Amino acid sequence: MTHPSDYRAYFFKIDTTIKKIRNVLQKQFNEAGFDLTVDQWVLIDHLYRNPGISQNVLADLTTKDAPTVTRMIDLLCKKGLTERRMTENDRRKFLVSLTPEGKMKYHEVLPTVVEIRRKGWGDLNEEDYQHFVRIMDSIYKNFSD
Amino acid sequence: MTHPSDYRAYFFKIDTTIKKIRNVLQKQFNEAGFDLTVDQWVLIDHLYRNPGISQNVLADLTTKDAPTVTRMIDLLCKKGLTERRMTENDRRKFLVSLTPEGKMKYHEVLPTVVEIRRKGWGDLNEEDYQHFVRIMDSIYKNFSD
DNA sequence: AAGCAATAGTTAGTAAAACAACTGTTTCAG
DNA sequence: CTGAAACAGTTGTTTTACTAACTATTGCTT
Repeated sequence: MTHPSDYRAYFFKIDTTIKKIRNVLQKQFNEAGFDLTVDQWVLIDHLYRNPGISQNVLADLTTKDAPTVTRMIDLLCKKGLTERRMTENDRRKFLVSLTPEGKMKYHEVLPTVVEIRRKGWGDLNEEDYQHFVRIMDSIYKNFSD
Repeated sequence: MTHPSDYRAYFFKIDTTIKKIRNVLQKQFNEAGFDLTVDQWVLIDHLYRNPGISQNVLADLTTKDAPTVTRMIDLLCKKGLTERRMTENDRRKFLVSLTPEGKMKYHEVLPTVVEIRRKGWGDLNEEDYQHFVRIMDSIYKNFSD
């Protein structure tokens, strides 16, 4: 048998696991009073590492689509955490980056996130990680053809 | 080293993989003209296997919360695919089940879903599946404590 | 240089997700 | 039996997701 008997299971496993992680993260954020959603955090994380990228690139990095990114950046700008700057060479594009408050927010939230990542991975080891990556990448690739 | 060097990776891997699966499913649904979202399909799948369950149980099975299920059932009822029946012993509860049209929809959609599950799992084998389940369950459990 | 396709971003509409606050019903304890 | 707690479901609000349709800009092609 090359396939698990119940094909439904892998979709549900992935789905419930990611929901669990998101729920735990969000609850920690709320308790800590960070005033951020998990998706907003992910955006901030990417912006910290890649300051001045366009919204399109940001959409790619987060696997979100353009309208979603537009609205999320709108929100983050309203919160004073990000800013859009015009480019000189291409007037269609914005360069998005964190404001000083945005960077402060990043440093404020990061330790909590790191701790939660650590907790989630628990006692799983490097070998597990390699299995994990291989299987996930394989599923992803199977769907990309 | 008991932990992967980049803890960010496992969250992103899971997140992008489930999004990919959902996207592929949704596109197939749209192309086939099923007029269903992936989440609606999941609900229908559970209702086919467990006819006459309450909305609460449905929420548990799908790891959604009660208001979300209320609204989704509203939608599916409007489409004529599900129905609510009152119970005699407990007037708080509804028994939710598929209408004949709902059951037809299930049989209409199932072959496509089965084919996509198969495609996604590809050449991964039973051993991979056991690794997969063990790692996912472990992450889930680590977050449940 | 003019016309057209491609690109960056926005707007609008619907679906879903989480939380809080609420109605109505049942259960159970005093 | 009565009042409080627990339970099932609904409503309201905010955020995210996807699609489609749209504006504005850029680049290519002929």
